[in-house]
Amino acid sequence: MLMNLSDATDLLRGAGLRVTEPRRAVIEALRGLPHASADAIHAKVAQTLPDVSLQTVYNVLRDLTGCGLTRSIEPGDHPARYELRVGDNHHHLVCTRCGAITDVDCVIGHAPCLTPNDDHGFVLSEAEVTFWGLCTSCQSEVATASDPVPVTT
Amino acid sequence: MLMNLSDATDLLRGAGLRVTEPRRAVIEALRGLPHASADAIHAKVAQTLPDVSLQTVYNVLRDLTGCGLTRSIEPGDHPARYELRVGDNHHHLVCTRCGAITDVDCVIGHAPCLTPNDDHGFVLSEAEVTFWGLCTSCQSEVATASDPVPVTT
DNA sequence: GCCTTTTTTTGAATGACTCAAATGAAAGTT
DNA sequence: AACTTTCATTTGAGTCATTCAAAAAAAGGC
Repeated sequence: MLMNLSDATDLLRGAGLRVTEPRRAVIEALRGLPHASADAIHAKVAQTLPDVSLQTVYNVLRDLTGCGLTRSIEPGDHPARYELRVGDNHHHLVCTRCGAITDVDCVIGHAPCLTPNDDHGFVLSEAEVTFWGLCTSCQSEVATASDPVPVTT
Repeated sequence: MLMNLSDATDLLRGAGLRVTEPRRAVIEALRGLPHASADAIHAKVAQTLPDVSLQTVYNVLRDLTGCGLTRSIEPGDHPARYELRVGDNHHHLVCTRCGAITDVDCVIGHAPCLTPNDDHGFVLSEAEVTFWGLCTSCQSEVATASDPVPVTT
């Protein structure tokens, strides 16, 4: 009997966590929303389990992140996002305008993929690289909103 | 008559901002506390100007950052820090335990010092690199707190 | 199926930060 | 130097993401 390790139940078992409906639902939600906030996850989970509270989503995310099943991203002053993609060393592209997040593969390698010239005595664990920019849809919204294309030439 | 451009007054004038006591005091505070939170800046400013409110410190930091005299750093779930060092492309070393911040010079060059393989259509403005680790004092505190040095020889 | 441990719920609290109206100070104008 | 306009500061309340805590409910070993 093969165990489907991509199944939420098995992921939880494997991590030594109790299998509960809210936890499975949060994991499933993250499969469809790869960089979702607690709020967005809550909304998604509510589609199938309408009684799960936002507090529970926070609890679940804390537990999942604590045992390494998920990872939290905290970009600038945007609310925290969560992702299932863990273990590989990848980075993020964040839109300065709408906060949309996209994964970018690490050019260098595994963590810490970069090291400073002088570590000032710190014991380094990770190098986090965040690329800031304007996503495609914000580019067009900004363009139409203010200037209807400069007419140089 | 040489203008001392490192003087807070001249910095403000040069940026087209009105020169006020709170603004000068915030800039001076940041000279002594190169990665201070709004709270820490407020405490420092209060030593000379006890009536300046925390709200004013937030206002001043918003204005200074808005015109490029300061820059804000928002590491993970720590409160925002502010720094006077702007213009050069440097990065930060943040202690995962106490939140202490140290500057590290950029190994690569000016912004965006790195570029992803695939920019997903984003118009990139900056690559922010944050090194996470344990600072020296947290290392010793952690050591003394739990295990008094493993005696493996 | 029972019992202990862990989760979930509910409701309140926190911390960092922002908003808004009223007062006060800067600096250009005469 | 006084006037005036514009911008800054104060005060007090509000917001948002997140956490705390106590009580009720469910999970999984026996």
